[in-house]
This record gives sequence, structure tokens and C-alpha cells, in this order.
Amino acid sequence: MSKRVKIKHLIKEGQPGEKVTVSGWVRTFRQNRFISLNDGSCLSNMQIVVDFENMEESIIKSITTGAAISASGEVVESQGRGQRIEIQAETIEIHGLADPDKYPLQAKRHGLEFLREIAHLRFRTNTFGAIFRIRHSASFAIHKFFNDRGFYYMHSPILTGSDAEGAGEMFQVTTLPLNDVPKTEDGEVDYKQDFFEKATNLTVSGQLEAELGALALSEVYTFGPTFRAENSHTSRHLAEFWMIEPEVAFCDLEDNMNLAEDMLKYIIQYVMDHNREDLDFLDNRLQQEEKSKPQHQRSPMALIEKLEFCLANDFERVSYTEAIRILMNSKPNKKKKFQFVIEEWGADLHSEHERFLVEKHFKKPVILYDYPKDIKSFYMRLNEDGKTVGAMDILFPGIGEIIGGSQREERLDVLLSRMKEMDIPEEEMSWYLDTRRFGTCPHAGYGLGFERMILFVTGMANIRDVIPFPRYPGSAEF
RNA sequence: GGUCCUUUAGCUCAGCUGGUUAGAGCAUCUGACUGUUAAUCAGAGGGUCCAAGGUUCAAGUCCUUGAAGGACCGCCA
Repeated sequence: MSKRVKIKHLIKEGQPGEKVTVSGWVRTFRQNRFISLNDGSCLSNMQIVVDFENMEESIIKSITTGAAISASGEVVESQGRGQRIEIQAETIEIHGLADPDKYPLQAKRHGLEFLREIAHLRFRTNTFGAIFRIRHSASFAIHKFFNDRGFYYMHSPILTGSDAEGAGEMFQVTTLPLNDVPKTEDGEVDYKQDFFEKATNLTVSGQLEAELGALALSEVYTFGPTFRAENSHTSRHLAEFWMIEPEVAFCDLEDNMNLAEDMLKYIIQYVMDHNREDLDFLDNRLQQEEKSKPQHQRSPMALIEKLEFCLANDFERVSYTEAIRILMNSKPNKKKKFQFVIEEWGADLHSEHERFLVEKHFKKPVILYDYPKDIKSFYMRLNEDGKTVGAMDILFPGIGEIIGGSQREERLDVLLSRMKEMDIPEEEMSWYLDTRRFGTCPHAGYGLGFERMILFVTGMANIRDVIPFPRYPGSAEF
């Protein structure tokens, strides 16, 4: 096995006359002669030509879709069209059989919902191979982007004793026996007897901890799993998802927007440069799918076209106030076509409004900023007008909110009064407030939902199909 | 948490207004062919029509309840 060559390398570099060994999983075996072998290194398969007259019959019988094999032989120029080279097999070693009566994957297209039920095997399809190679690339690109700019990768805790992050419902973590929970005298759960001697949860955000890091290391980012126990039934929410949260000292909202836009474009460019074959495949797959849809439901741009457009154009930066003006003057608002008609400044924007701005009005990614303080979190910096905070959301076509961020409130007195307004207990946040007591400075950051980014780059429709083992209400299989 | 949709062969689906023995393509198996690449040709096997109850002379088809899956809304990334 030491001489094994990856198919990706062979396709690029392989020369006729070389003796090679390739290992992988059989996709199809045609005419007892042609094996299409995939090893996951790239989308393309290597064609192995078998001389079945001179091959043991038990081996020929074992070459079925899904079987794991190694093939050794000489690289030759392919006589057929469709590939530059192929391998003339001299020996074939069978590592693992796949009973064709029971193996659920066939050389045909399966529905995504069926594949979700066999998520442990869906890696072996072209579509999911492409998605997870792209997911890897995007993940690597994010580390490279921040590393090249002098950011430090900071590991924020996954188990947290802080319950004031305010980003959503939390999963409780405990070692207390659920069928016999110890109680205090007044009938409350006695967390003193729990593992951490206090109530703990899975993190919903690493932001507050990242702020602590940024106020010493200047520029940090987190990239880790995040957990929200929201009962969300949509195609863009997960109970366990990966989030990227950069936090930058001496940075205002505009710097923050610039960083976010640069990062998103960098990721897209990186994937375009390194995963072209996978993108072409997904693009093609999507176009086939579009053909079966009625005209008005078809997307205006193909996948790669959409990514290129995104790279070539500045994101539209619009203040909340301006967005409200546009929405109030819009046709659907005037004709009361919106489910929630915008009546006045201060209204919360629903996804129908965001979609109108992104998909109908501007037709490109939009950054909305300076939201009313009443609809945003306590840590966002109060603007001079006293009414708005330095928040920004980046909205992508077809996805909605992909990034949420803000300049943080660095002034202790303002932060304390905001916390009081919003009933955030001061005692529990003293560690956070210390950064404002000692050497506070302007700083800003944001959170990127990694799976939403992958959704956009792959053109997939459901977030459950861009993470290997999705977690959502009622589902924690595998 | 709310609204709506779907469930028929291993997979993707058709099945009209309720009416004989429930169909197709792909996959599988057998045979033919052997430079194919979604191979082709011939044949075969494969069904708890999601479940339970009801209406009816008659239910895959209509009704009720439940289950599973999905879409959208709210919450957000």
C-alpha cells in the first residue's frame, strides 16, 4: 500500500508507462471490463481496465458498486473518450465487499432527503464528496485569511458557566442524575452538587470571551462549534453549527464591515481557485434541477456566475434608517403584500423585508447597519443619536443573515446603564466588565455562520446537507 | 411554537371521477455482447400502497387520528 497514488495526483501528473497502485471505492463496473474508481481525492474517477478473461472469477464477482479495492498496473493512454489516461490492471486486491443487494447507493441520482437518512454513506456520492471538499477548503481559507492578517486563533470554551450571552436557548450540561435531582431547602436545583458546582451550558457564542482576548492580543478569532436549543424548523438553522467570530481592538464599525466583506470574498475566491471541479459539478447539478422548476422559481444566476458576481461587486451598505425608507416606499409594503407591513421607524425587519432588499431591490449582498437599540443586544455600542447602535448584519441572496456583528460598547457607564435597561445581572458579568474598567478601548467583531457560508458557496438549499452529521430538533442520528 | 405539503418496489416517481390481477424508469439477478463511460439488448425476481380506525357493494384513491419526512414563518448565524 506504500506505493499508493492518489487519483487526483494521477489525473494531473500520471504518464503512460508508469506502474502505479490506486485504492478506493468502486463507483461502477461496466461490461466486466471498466471500473470507475473514486478515492475521494477529487470528483473524477480513475478508469481501471480489467482483462476479465485472465482474472480470477471470484475477484471479478467481488468488484461491485461500493466495494473497496486496490488496483495495480500500468498507466496507459485511454482508448476511449472521457479520460486522458487509465490503468491497465495487472492485479486487483479486494479489501471490502459491498453486497449489491444491500448496498443502498446506486450509480444513479438519489434524493437528498434519502441520502440524509444514510448520512454515514452519503460521503460516497459525487454531490457530498464535492460539498465536503469545499467545506474543508473554506475552513482552511478562513484560517489562512486571519493568520495572514496577524490574527490569533483563540479557543473559546465550549462548556460555559455564563448564561448571559443572550444569543438563544441553551443546552444544559450536568452530571446530576435526572431522575433524582438534588434540591436546596427552597426547592431549587442544587447546582452546588453538580460537576462544576454551578449551572453550566453549551456555548451559544464565543464572542464575550473573544473580546477578552482581543483586549490584549489586539486581533483574535474563534472558529468552533456552537449550540442553540431553539426549536427552529427551517432549512437554515442547526442546533449544532460552527461559527467564526473575529474580534478586533481599535476597530470601529466601518473597519468591521470592511473586514467582513474582505473575508467573505477571500473565502469565495479561495474555493473558486481550489475547488473548481467540485463547483462545476454542483453548478451543473443545480442547472439540471432548475430545469424541472417553473420559470418564475428559477434563480436568475447559475452558481459560479453568482460567486463571480459576488466577487466583482461591492456589497451594498445601507443604514437601517435608509432601509426602512426604501421598504416603506416599496410596492409590497404599499399594497400590503408583506405579512408584516412596515409602519414606522423602529420596526424589526422580518425575513420577507430582508429578502426584498437583497433579492429584489439591490440584487446583491447587503450590509445593514445602525439598528435601533431596542431591537439589538446590550453589548452593542450606542451611537451619538442615542437611538441606534453600531450593529451590522450582512444579508446574502437566498440565505438571509450570514453575518451579525457590531462595534462593542467600550464605555463602562454606558454599558452598565444598557445592562440595567435590559435586565442583565451585573454581578455575573464582572469578568466582562473588567475589560471596561481596565484599559478599555474601541473594538468590534462579528459572527459568521460557517454552514450558511457553505450553503451559499455550494448552492445547496438545506443547511442539513452541508454538515456531515446535522443536529436539529428531534434528530441526533449517527 | 405556528401554517401548509408529502408518504405507492432498493431508489426516483405515475396511478384520472372510488371499480378486475397496482405500473414505469433506474438498481438487482440470469443470459447475450465486449473499448465502455448514465453502455446496449433479452428475460426474471421484487409491494404491509406509512399505521390504526371509519365511510362504501367496492378504498392506493374519500374521512378521522397518529407517525415519519419536507417547505415556510417566528428565533438567529
